[in-house]
Parts: sequence; structure tokens; C-alpha cells
Amino acid sequence: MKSSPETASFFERVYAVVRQIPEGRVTSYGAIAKALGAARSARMVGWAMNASHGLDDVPAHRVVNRSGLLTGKHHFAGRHLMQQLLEQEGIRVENDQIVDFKVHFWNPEINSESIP
DNA sequence: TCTATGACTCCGG
DNA sequence: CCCGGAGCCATAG
Repeated sequence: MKSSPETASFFERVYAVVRQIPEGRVTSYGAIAKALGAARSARMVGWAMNASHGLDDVPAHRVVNRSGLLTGKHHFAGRHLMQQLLEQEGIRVENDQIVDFKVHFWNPEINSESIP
């Protein structure tokens, strides 16, 4: 049935936020965790992503660590699949790190798609 | 029920 | 400025 926020698992909450990430934008685990009200559960966000395999609606490649580093790229099928996906959306990645990360950063709390 | 894990983050030296 | 260690919390076994 339709899952209420209370019945929904922490993972589903994470998915809900990640799905809201606009194309060409990225965010960090901590920002998502904070948006969920669990700023200290950043690691859980990553864990949720690990379980998001198979969910095409969850662009896990748009989620990186606070430094803009593609820490989770190693979990993707291809070695550079995550980087390729980001580059396909117009995001430039160098050395597993997003260029102008703060510019492409998307705050789930603000939920704005405007680019500085 | 308890222990271990981890795609993070923060703080101190 | 760079590096290391501890804290944190939800899920799985």
C-alpha cells in the first residue's frame, strides 16, 4: 500500500529525496541525511544507495560525498560508469572529483534548480 | 538480543 | 595545509 512516512523505511525516504535531484545536479550524503532530519545518518544514506541497485528511479550517481568525490563509483557496474553518467548530464568530472561541485550542488532542503 | 558493518562527517594534531 | 582517528546510526546476520 501507499507507504506513510512512518511506515516507510529509512531507505525509501532516501530514495524519495534522491529522486528529486534534478538532472545535471548533485548533492552530498550529509545533505540528504539532514533533509531527512538525521544529519548524523549520512552513512545510512550511502547504505540505502547500496540497496538502490536495480532502481532506475534512483540516480545514485548524483550523490557524492561532501567533497564532491565519487566515493561510490566503485560500486557501479563499470569503473567509470558513475563518472560517465555525470558527464552525460553536463557535469565535468576530473580525477573522480566533480568540478565546481558547489556550483552543481543541489540542496534537497531548498529544492531549487537555480544555478548561481 | 547482540555484534558487526559501512557509497560519511567532524575534530584534533 | 595535510593526515589520522573517533563518532554516528540504521540494517543485516
